[in-house]
Amino acid sequence: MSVQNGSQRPPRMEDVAKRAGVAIGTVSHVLNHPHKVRPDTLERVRSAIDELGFVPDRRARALAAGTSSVIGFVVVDLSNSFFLDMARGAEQEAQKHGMNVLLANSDVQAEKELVYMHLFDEERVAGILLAPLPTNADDVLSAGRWGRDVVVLNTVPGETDACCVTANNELGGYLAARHLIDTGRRALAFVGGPFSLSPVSDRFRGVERAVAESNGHVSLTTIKTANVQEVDGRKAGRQIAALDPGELPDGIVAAADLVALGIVQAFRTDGGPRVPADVSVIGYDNNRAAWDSDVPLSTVAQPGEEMGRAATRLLLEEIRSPGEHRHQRLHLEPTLIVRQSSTR
Amino acid sequence: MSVQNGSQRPPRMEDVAKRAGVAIGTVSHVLNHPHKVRPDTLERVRSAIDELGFVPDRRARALAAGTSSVIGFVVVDLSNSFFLDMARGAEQEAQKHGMNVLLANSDVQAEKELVYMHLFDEERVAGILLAPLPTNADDVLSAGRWGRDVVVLNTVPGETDACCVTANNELGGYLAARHLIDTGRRALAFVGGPFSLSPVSDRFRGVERAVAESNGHVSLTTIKTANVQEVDGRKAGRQIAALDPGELPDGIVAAADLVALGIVQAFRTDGGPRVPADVSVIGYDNNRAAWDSDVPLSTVAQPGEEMGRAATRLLLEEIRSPGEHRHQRLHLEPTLIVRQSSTR
DNA sequence: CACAGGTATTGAAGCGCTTCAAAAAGTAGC
DNA sequence: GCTACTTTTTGAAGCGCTTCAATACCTGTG
Repeated sequence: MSVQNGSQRPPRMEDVAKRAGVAIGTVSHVLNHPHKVRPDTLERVRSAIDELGFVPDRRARALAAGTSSVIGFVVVDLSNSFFLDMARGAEQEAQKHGMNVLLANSDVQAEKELVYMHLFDEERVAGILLAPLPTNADDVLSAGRWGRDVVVLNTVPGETDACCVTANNELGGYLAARHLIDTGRRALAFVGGPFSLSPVSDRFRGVERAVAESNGHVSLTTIKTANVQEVDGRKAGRQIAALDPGELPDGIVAAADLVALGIVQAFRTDGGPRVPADVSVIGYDNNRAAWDSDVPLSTVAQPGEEMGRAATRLLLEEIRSPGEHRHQRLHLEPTLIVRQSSTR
Repeated sequence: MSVQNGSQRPPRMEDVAKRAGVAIGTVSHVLNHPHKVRPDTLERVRSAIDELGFVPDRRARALAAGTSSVIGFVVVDLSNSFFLDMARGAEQEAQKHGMNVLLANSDVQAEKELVYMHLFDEERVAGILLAPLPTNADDVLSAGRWGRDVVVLNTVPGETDACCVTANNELGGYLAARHLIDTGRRALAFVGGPFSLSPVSDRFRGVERAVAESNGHVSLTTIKTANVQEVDGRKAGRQIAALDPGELPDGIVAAADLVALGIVQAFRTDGGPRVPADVSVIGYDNNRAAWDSDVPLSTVAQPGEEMGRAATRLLLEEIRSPGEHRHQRLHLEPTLIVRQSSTR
């Protein structure tokens, strides 16, 4: 069991074969097609493996067999739980198929993204999942043509042909606004920014659509923020609290939970409208901080795990039938989660 | 540049050699010891590599050379930024030495921890960094004796002999309390829990030590919470706010930033003491949410990146000089960060 | 111009495994 | 006991690279 290693080097298949009194090919069969080996031989080889503490060398296996069982996942920002959810989903799906997922954190650096893509390529992983810097997707994909199958998450590659899986932010915005309208709100405000971030502008478009559907019965104002952190929300909250009573919105869609949290906090501190009595507030992301905040926050949950699973399914399909595989663009739907902040 | 792949298979060194009109060994030299190759040959081979889009196979290289340039990092919980910091640090240090770090998220599951340790072992990575389930460290390390060098982070392995790098939580608690005392606070309260978590109880011990040093001039009360989330903090905050004015603490050490945030919020909402005028509050972790919260929170920053770097240094040293390496136990120091919540 | 002492290049052996055609061992039927 | 199969086992070839001893190619000298 334990590797005593009387000799220096770790045991190889040859050692196992010798000890079990079989040929090297038989040991290989025990590892890969145990059902083709006679039970007593199987037993003998397995004991030998245990006794020697033999650990097969994956590099050699992969090299000889021309296959790999690891999937590489290059993640733009692991500190964002959305991406970590994707990783979880990917792993679940991979595991079902006997594969493993290894993560590389590119940490929002284009350069590291390239380094890791190259690393996985050289490692001849079975396939690569890539959640890229949005600005960078095509560069990464085209640079070198990698040779490995790649599925892109959270970004639609422009020119390059590849499967991709994205979240429908427009729909998320729509769902959020729709929910407020359905519960009787008529003066909506959207808070978020910068609009150059496509998730933000997509969510805004969804809100617009919901408002447009109301045929003029619902108004919409926009409050742009520099970013989507709590501090931005607080600032916007103070701004809103300072409005003339007649101009106060009665429903606020924030581009992110942190922003919503900031708004609620500002209202409370600076004597703004009460949540949810005077105004409903809904965020986006289903941030952990949102579900046990003081006033539990309604929100739109991103389909992170789902995206990871879907991407992995696509990747495996592509790997397995390179011939007939047609690239797909999946657009997954977020989920509305209603909590106290929008329940009057 | 791009892989046209007239033939099916990706180009190998042999193809490059043929195209450049050199022997296969020369191509290898170009990759590994370019200075030993005549400039014109170098140039010729490099063009051939580019033209064919040759990407060397790391598995084969590693197998032949008997070395690897990847370090595996098995992380117990990537959603905790402390561990992500370690990963960042590890990567920085690894990069300096031409190595790469691949992450595996065990997601607080003992089983997955084992799976990934085994995976890295079979992959014959150069070494393994392990931030384990605290309860599980020895099992993982002993099961199989892995054969690879392992450095443990954030946990001290019991029986098993290995390097480890931990954070000094006791000191962190001491620094926090000391800071409050130094700024004139005399009635301290520690808020946190559960005490079965060694980081919590260690921090508490540090607070006790600082108080003890004051020779009775400082009092300490303890408010136990179920967990270290914001909601726990809010609950504790309300509890404190409800105390008789004479019993109010004037300095609060929270076991985590989220707890501190909850306390501050509760005070504000429920008309508790003002922060920092009436009471100083200090948290722990240097959580992002803490540094741009409404009242910027003083805190104790964990040496996450530092731990990752140190662990990687130890690992590389162990890999490089297996003979003379002596296992070490590093205990790194946290840093006090003073912001508004403790500045009166 | 031949020769010693570099410097470059060569290619066969081997890293630890999988595969696959061929050989050996079983099994059944008569 | 022999034939005709079927199931197991065998081991050489090869996966794509690094290495290293051997060879070829350069200088610069005497």
